[in-house]
Amino acid sequence: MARPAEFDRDDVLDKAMNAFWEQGYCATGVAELSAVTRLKPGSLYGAFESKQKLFMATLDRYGKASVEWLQGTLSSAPSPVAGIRSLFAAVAADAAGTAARRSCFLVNTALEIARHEEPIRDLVSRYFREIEGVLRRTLERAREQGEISQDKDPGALAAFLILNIWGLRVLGATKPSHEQASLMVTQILRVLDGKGEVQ
Amino acid sequence: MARPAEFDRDDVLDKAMNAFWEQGYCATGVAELSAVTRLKPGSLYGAFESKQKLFMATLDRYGKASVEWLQGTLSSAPSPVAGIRSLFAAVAADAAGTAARRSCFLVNTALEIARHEEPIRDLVSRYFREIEGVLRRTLERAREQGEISQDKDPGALAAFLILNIWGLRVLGATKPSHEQASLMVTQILRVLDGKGEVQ
DNA sequence: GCGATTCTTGAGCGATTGCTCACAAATGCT
DNA sequence: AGCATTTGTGAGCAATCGCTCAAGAATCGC
Repeated sequence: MARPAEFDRDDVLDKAMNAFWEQGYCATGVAELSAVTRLKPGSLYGAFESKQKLFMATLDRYGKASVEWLQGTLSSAPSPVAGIRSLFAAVAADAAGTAARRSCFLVNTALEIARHEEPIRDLVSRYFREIEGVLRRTLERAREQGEISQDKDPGALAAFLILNIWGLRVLGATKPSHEQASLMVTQILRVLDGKGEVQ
Repeated sequence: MARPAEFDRDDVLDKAMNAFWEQGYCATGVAELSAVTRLKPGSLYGAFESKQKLFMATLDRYGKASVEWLQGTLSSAPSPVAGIRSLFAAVAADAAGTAARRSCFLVNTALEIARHEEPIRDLVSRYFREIEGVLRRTLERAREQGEISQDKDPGALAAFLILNIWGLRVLGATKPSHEQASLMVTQILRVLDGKGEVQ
């Protein structure tokens, strides 16, 4: 009953997400969102209630995709630690990439608006926790398989790793060289080596 | 010759800095800057040329103050490593603070606009490098005094430490508990312990 | 005191902000 | 076909955006 929408919701979300990701929440106006999505303001506000709701929908989609990408990267690796190594290699490559220096949409949002908008902070925190959980379970598997020392704490290690991913995202905003970024990763991942007296 | 300005430049910069720091560059309008500084737009634009120039002046002031605070904290400590420990304790306390969750002005700026505005990125990078340099020299002193193992690399360690400070700043945006933040610090600073096979 | 110079003030510039709404178009149900 | 319902359209809302400028006020050297 009634006229069906002509646009694909996920397609619109992807386009809006790119704009928000690239420029931030404040700097992206409704006029631009209307342009990139090819939806007039009226349609945009009919489908999503407000600029903030639209933003949260794109952020949610980004978070989902990030977790899926992470799980894919980890599960397609030959071993848990190998997966974590390729995850950090990817983050380092992204940080030093000459292409769009967009960093991570979740981290950008954490510092731009999550500090003031509680619902957005909750969304960001939820996905951070999810990612940390995936890392923790991967480290638990690594320990079970004897890939890391038995006396290491997967929970503490996971928290440490995500903290360093955040750090790499900030590093990425400063136009680091490829060497700089990958040197950092080498250093970070040393916590996985050796006996657990460290970590 | 001529009428002297009635305002104190540093005082105005401090007030504008607080506004930018609290809310970000985009979210802070000229009207609000005019209100907090008690300078009419005309005076504001007479003294600082544009919103962006004013912003950069506040950021520069913040950077200077940060480096000075860092040097004060490190030099007033009983030893180099003790200084670094109290630095991280302060960052952790700030990240978990119930007060104004403003994070670090430099980090906020790095992710909000430094990605797109080259002069701002350069300014941010300069202060990041300065802070890293202070950390490196402190670690060199620590090594000379035998406070950390001889086979540790002060340069690599300093880069690692500032990366983790950035990580703590992002953590701060997610409303972490005091335990969570100080647990992270305990973990980070383990890299200072033991022989240098790790780091 | 006087002219020169600079600062402060208040109004207001055109453009853009997020958002709304009446209206036309397109569909499903009967 | 006719009706109810929903979508897309385009104009435009009040408010704010960053910014400018003429005019008045205050200080200087002389």
